[in-house]
Amino acid sequence: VRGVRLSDLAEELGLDISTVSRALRGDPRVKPETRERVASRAESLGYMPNLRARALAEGRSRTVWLVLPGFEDPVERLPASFAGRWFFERDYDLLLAPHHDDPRIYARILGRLASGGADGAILMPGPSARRGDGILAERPLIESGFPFAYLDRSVPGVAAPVVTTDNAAAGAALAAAAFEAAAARGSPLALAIDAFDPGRNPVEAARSEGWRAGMAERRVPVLASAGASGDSAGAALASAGPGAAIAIAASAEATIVGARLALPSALSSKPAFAAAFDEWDGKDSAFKGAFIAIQDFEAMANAVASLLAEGLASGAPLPEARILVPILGVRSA
Amino acid sequence: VRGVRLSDLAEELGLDISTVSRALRGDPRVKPETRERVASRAESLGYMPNLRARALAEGRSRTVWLVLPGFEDPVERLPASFAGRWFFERDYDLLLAPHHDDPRIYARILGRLASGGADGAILMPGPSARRGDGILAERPLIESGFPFAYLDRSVPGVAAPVVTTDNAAAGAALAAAAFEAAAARGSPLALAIDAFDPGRNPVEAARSEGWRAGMAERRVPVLASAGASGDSAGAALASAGPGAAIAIAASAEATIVGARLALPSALSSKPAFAAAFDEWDGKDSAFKGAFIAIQDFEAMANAVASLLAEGLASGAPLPEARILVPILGVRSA
DNA sequence: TTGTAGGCGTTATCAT
DNA sequence: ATGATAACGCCTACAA
Repeated sequence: VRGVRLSDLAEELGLDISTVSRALRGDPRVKPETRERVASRAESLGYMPNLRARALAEGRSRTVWLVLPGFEDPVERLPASFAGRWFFERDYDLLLAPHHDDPRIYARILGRLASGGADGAILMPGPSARRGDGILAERPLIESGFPFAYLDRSVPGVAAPVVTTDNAAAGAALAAAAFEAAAARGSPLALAIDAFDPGRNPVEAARSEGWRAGMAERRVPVLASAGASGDSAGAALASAGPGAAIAIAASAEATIVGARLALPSALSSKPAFAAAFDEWDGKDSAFKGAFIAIQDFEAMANAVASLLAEGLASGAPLPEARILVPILGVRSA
Repeated sequence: VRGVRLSDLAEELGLDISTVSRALRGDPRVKPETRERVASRAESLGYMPNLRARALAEGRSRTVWLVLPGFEDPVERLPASFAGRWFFERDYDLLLAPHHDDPRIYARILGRLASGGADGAILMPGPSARRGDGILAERPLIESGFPFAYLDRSVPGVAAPVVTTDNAAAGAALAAAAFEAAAARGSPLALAIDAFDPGRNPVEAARSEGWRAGMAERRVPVLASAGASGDSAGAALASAGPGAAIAIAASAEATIVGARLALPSALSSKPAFAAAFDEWDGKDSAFKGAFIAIQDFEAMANAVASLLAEGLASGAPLPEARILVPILGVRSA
């Protein structure tokens, strides 16, 4: 199954292999006539360049990998699509390498990268890679100066650019939206529940922080989901009117519903507002209203992609920047 | 950013490059002692093989691409995961190349493949690639004898193995389940609606066929979704008892709901059963029951993967087989 | 057990 | 405008 090579073409045409090479890649130094001759013969023989040889000779493959956990979450699927198109327009191939949060797979993918599997990479490590236990899978990349950037999450201690949603601002925006809607509907917020999981990753932490800050600014007491037991919550509600409502925030709908169910009944029976990210189905919930922060996946994808591409073009090491992308807005449902 | 090469190691150790090469790849001909020496020096220098050079020399890259439309559907996400693990275990890399059903992207991906981007590929063409208008993107693959197999769908006229769910059997199984449940609940089926879209692709066609055959076997009249107008449907229902029910089948829930709404009111007000594939949410529907055919994505993934891997190992052209994978079963909801 | 040398298919740097 | 030739880094008969 050996294909047609440059040398085959050269022989057929009575030209030197180097001339053929130049002709095919549009080098202005070849006579238009020969260029034409070469092109048509190449076409008729079905010549296809050998990318492996080209990559070896050029030292690059015009290929970028996006290393991600899987495709469950919108933040995993959508940036992948946008970035894919972005690179396609610029004549790069973006390939996806899912690691399923399996440290062995993650490590092997990064090893392949360091060995020249691609010119650059966008990394979305899973929880296990970020725990910092065991060895750092990123080491081979770092040591070889391989160009990569993190998207949405990052591994603490690794000096590489990170592109994330401005999650703190998003949390605050949700707080503002929930607060105002509750007031407008005659059931002002007496208590906010923070059902984010700050220990899990920086994304959760920033959202939690923003939500709490936004509520604090409006003098609404905030309790962690786990700590919402009788006394403190009771006090907050006692000082509120009979129509007082609560607001629960978390990244995903399921978490919010679960947190509400886990509340003491004095709380779970109160009118409630929900604040979530990206998706809200609302099918099995009885909330007075829901507010959904919509992440700008296209902007995120464009940001990492251009950051990385610039590094590839210039050959300079990527700046250790932290880029915060604003959300598109808060949708209400 | 140039890395350590075999020749660097060889020089350091006072050995020949070929000995180092053999040592690192565990060739039994090297003295255990030197093997050890080489290994430790390679480790300390942080040697990583250059995959581009290796790929060129060996004529293969131990890399397979899965070319798919995107990640909306379970049939796109799940086989990708399973196949990824399958190849990982066998020391192959499975990379995903989404084409978003854009013919230009699809064609370029296949071009890259034919140029040696990977050793083999699993293809899930989108609707536009299967329409057969314009040029056949698969041509470069076919002409170069590149090993590839289709998953779930295929392009008519291309001689390559295809792995699909046994959709006709699945359609029949759904018919059986719906028929029996309806009878058991005292509202026997008087009419079945076929809301599949046979013209769209072979998958839809096979499901439609199975559903119709299953219903025909049980003497239940079947109407196409579009053609369920007054007269014929009325006749079918007139001869049935007052508690008679209808059953609507399609691939996705949304299609079923839409088809029901489009029915003449004499029909849409009847008690209805639903038959779908893979997912059933049931949130905004008022069906008496739903039956969901669960595809065996793991078996599908394993089937294509092993088919392809065998071809890669043997070097023989892939057999033009059509492999039908049974569904896992019918779930009721 | 180790060394030698040619090849994998292109690109790029020289000359001519 | 074209040709010769050396990289690119690794693999692998074949020789020693």
